[in-house]
Amino acid sequence: MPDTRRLTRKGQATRDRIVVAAARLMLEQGVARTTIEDIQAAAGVSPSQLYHYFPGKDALVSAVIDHQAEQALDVQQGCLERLDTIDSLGRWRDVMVNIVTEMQCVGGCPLGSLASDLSDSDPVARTQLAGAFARWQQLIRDGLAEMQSRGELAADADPGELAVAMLAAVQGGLLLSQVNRDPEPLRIAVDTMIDHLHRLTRSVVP
Amino acid sequence: MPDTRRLTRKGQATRDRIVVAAARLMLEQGVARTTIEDIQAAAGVSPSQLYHYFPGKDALVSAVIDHQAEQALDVQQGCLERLDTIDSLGRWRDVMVNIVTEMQCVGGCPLGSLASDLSDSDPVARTQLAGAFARWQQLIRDGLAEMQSRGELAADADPGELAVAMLAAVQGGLLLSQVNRDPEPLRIAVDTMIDHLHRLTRSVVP
DNA sequence: GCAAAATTGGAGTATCAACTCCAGAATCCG
DNA sequence: CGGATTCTGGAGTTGATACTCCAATTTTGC
Repeated sequence: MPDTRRLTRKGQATRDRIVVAAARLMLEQGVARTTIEDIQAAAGVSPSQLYHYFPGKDALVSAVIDHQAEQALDVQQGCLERLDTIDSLGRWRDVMVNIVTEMQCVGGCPLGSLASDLSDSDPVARTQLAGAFARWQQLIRDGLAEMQSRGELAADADPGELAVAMLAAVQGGLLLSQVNRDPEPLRIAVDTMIDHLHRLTRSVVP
Repeated sequence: MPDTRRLTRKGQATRDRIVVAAARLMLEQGVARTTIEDIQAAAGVSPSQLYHYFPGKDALVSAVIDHQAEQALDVQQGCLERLDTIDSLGRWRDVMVNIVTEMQCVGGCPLGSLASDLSDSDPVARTQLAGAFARWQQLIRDGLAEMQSRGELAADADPGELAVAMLAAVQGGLLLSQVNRDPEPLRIAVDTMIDHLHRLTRSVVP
């Protein structure tokens, strides 16, 4: 298990290739069903290379969680940086719907799938995932609080609770889209929450 | 693979014991991580007994899906039979929150976990699960339509879409509760949707 | 350029999981 | 009861999977 700082450029590339391949396979077929051999083949590496960078499957899973959390939060941050109007929420929804459409509804949420898969079998992974979800939730909460501070959201609304509900809508919507192979449930779930925010706004402003 | 009709009372009991044990283990640790041996031990049966009733693991998984779908819909039906007022929705939320609290947030939704686990690795299971979710959704939709027909819900609301959003809130809430080991996210997600319905009602009735 | 360190290839092992087989015991039905 | 059928126990087989080992090669820092 080499120190991350002391990695050759080539070594870093190999390590990255392994993580990316593992992330894709684990998203598509679940963690337990993804074998080390699958990952080796997909990344084009030999067993010794994989075990050179990771002590075992658990460590690799941990790296995959970090990777997916970073990916997911980057996508969010791109949209949520200015997630402070109803319109920007609409664009955020479009981005997510487009992504699942392109994936043909395979895999669901990169973080949600891992969470469902690992929460009850790997306590360490569960904590790691809970942290990632907390950051995501905070991102949404901040945007809503921003909206509230400028009067676009009712003053008595609770941004924290609304952020939880919104994140739940995204996760539940993604699950239903995955099982139905149809992006509509995700769209409907998020749209309904946006509509809710909209009504919270309008019912106080007038 | 004996005909279900030609099962001795004892045989039926053994078969049931296997399905129940498999369902519990698969909920707690996922399908792939649950070995036939685990199930044998939990049900107190020998390999030959298990393979006497099921051709293989796939068939057992299928039986588990049916079992969990029946269980879940029964719970729903108990509450949703008269899910036609805002108050009854509150009681429904209480029932679900109580269940996850008792389970200490382990496993999440019996159907949702299976869906996330199997949707992308077992097409047959995916279809089976999609059917179960469709029935669940219909149950919710019927209650909302009933409310609408008696004016407790805005006439221009779409019970079909609201049912999808509500089911997504339940699934997403359960996932967040599972990963955080805290029933609150479920409660918040469902409460927010109930609040939404409430506002849809009030904003038109006055 | 050269030694030290990092990286790679591939053959090999130990374990475990799914599934099989068959003989013996219990149960049903007349 | 008694024969046919259903049910049960346990040892054994096959294949796959996570992981190891070590020698050969490339890269790095001076």
